[in-house]
Amino acid sequence: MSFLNPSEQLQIIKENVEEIIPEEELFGKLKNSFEESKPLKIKAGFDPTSADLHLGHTLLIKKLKIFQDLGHEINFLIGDFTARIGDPTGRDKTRPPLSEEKIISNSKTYENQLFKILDKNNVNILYNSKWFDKFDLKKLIELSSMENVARILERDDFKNRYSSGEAITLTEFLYPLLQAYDSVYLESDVELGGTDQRFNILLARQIQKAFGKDLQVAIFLPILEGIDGNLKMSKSYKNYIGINEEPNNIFGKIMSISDELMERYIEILFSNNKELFANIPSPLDKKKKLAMSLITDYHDEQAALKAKNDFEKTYSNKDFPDDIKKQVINLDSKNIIELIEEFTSKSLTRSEIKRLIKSNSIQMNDLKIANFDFIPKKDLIYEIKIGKRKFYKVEFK
RNA sequence: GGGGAUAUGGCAGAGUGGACAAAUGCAUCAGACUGUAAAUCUGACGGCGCAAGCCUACGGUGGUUCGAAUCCAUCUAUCCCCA
Repeated sequence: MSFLNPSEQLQIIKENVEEIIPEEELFGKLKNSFEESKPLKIKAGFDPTSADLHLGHTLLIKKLKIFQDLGHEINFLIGDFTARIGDPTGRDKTRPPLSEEKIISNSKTYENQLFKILDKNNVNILYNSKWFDKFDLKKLIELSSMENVARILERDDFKNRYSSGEAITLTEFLYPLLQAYDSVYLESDVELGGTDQRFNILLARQIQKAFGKDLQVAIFLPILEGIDGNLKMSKSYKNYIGINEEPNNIFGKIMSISDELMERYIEILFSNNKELFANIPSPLDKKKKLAMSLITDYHDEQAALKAKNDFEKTYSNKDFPDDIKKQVINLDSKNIIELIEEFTSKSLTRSEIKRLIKSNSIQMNDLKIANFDFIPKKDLIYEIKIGKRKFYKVEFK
């Protein structure tokens, strides 16, 4: 195992990091590890509340990769036990509880996504149910005595909920303590997390101390906004781009973000190769480049190219996409609304269809359907567009 | 255990007997424009009806009334205060 010297390592680690607390301690740890040729234990915790890892998670995973490349020990912690509580961080409501099966299946899908970024041979994947399942009441009480309510209530999220009369369950109070205990159990040297994890990660230092362990260093990474440009990227806000998503979808979602947000994404997601985007003056081209770079990272270059072509074809040239499956629909004596209902598999209500027709949004072979009397010709294949994003190819019999 | 408050459309949040399919904002969808599924502007936004209109809906049930999201009773859920 060959390490870079501590200051070189620190330099690399510091890139695109919001804050390291405390930095001197990290340097000290790197130095010891270098001298004793003993890797540091790096911890990052994930809540398996959803099955998909998204771009927001990749920030963290990429940083783990950096530690991995530096020769340290990566502990990827899946909070399957704590997911039953739900992390209250930043929440204004109690999270809905997750079923056990859901937690398990989500956890499983994490692993293969993870290895799109990390080298799979060098990662410990841990589930915290391993130690919490046999955590007894005595220990829980001991752990609980290490923190006081006033301090937890000082947190903004809890404070707001408390003063506005929203429920805070006792288990949510316990959550930070359990997360902290993970660090005790793992004897972690470094914990990575978003800046919103500040309280939880720093609490771990206090708890480690109470257990007589070495203290971990906290490294905080920036939080990525979701594609709405407003809230943090998260599956529960439906504003995420999953790394397992269809290339065309990723491309489309990126194209739909505001130009302003695009800059932010480049800044955060490509902090170490911003030069990729340096010489592109047109926001349009830049956005395409961003979309392609992401698809290249999580799929491959070919997929990226195809997604770009598809997009340009469909939206810029308004051509009909060529991979739409043809359906055959019986004409009978149905009216246009019934026919549309049929080939869209009832995904639209009749009222919606009528509204779309009235607003000139349905197009069949270059003809906009303007009234409800239109009857398609028999044996002709129609290319049908509803709005600009729904496509159907239908042969009427 | 005692007292009080609240419950509205995907979300937030008005409305406190008729003019309420329910203000407004966000989200969503569409149209125009464009450099884009950006921005901006416009429109739509419960269901059924080509329309008049009808049906369903303001936590559940039952009632008062010509008429209820609105009043009463009761149930349920959530929150607050006191213990």
